[in-house]
Amino acid sequence: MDRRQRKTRTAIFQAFTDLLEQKTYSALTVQDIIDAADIGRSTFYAHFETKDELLKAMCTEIFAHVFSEEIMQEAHHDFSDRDSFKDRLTHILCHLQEKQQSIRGIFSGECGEIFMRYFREYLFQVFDRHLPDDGEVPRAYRLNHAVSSFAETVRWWFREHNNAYTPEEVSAFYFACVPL
Amino acid sequence: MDRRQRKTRTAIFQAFTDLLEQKTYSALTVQDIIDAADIGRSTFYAHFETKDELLKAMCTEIFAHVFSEEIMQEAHHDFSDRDSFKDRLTHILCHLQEKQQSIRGIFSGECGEIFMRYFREYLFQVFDRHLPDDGEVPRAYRLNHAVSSFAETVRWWFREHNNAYTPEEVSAFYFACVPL
DNA sequence: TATGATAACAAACAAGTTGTTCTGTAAAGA
DNA sequence: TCTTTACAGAACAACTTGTTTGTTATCATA
Repeated sequence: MDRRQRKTRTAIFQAFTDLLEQKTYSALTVQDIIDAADIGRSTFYAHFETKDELLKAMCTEIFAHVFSEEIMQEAHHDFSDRDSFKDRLTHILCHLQEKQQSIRGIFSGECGEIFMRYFREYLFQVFDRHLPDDGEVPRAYRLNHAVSSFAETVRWWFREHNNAYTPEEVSAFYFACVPL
Repeated sequence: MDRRQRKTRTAIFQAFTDLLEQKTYSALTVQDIIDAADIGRSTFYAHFETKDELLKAMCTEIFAHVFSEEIMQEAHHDFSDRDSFKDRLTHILCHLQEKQQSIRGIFSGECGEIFMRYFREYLFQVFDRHLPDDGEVPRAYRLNHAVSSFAETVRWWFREHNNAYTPEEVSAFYFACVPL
């Protein structure tokens, strides 16, 4: 990728994350981003069609990092092992913690909802093939419950108690309330 | 309240819910609502300052209905009784089902997130004084988990399987996965 | 180093949205 | 009936969005 493109792209990302700590997503205009990134109007639209596309691109980039080992490990690990699954989730929490700076703004505003939606999509894939069969309650409900609970656990962790608990502790809380 | 005001207000609400089944919340303009409600521009702004205020007012009105008995019963019921708490939640599900028509549009779009946020606020109050103390896992986490799980249960119920399950069944699913 | 490709820029553009303000009209309520 | 008040309609400035144009700067590479 052209060095100029990279420079512009990161400038936009940086401006976007910075601004999200001051304004809400819907209150944020493309003009704001352009001004903060100090780029030309047409340049922005050469990179992203809309503000939503920008957010989507950011989420994709973040999750590519957060779930990178997930994707790598898929061929090697035994998913039916419960301890290894707990380790996987803890790993995801660690990666999220690393990206904490970039994520904080996205997470807190109303676009946290969009972030959560993407997050859940990834989690569904991770949880789907691990969830054991268990009569009585429909599988679709249990899958939704496990994924939602984990996603909300992360949101709670970041929002209220950012550095109060370690990934291992948070993971333990989750498994205490959602025994898989 | 003046009959004209009532008429206008309901016309706006109706137009709003109708339009939300066709467009997303952010794609929906005040002008769309004005046209659909067939009212003057200044009339809309005499009732609501912004589109967000309209959504907020709708949510408030819906929850006033959904939680009406909750508020009434507060003085009479014993909240520590687990069976009565299950009944309360089932009641809430019944009320939501009644309002299903008005809610469907709000629930599905991105403004479902705003709806969810208000919903969770009410639920926190309901759950807060029922949640038993239980060492190990922080109370704040368990409260968040119980509330989030219930809210997500409702979302799942409405989204994927609207009439596939009764309120009693859904309530049973919830208590099977989140034993209080 | 010279050169063709391409990304960035500034400026201007139309089209649409927002929220306000005005005047005249019609309906409500006492 | 008479006063009050909500509504309609129109016009308004300010802003946002997304596109287009011609120019300049930067890049990769021969």
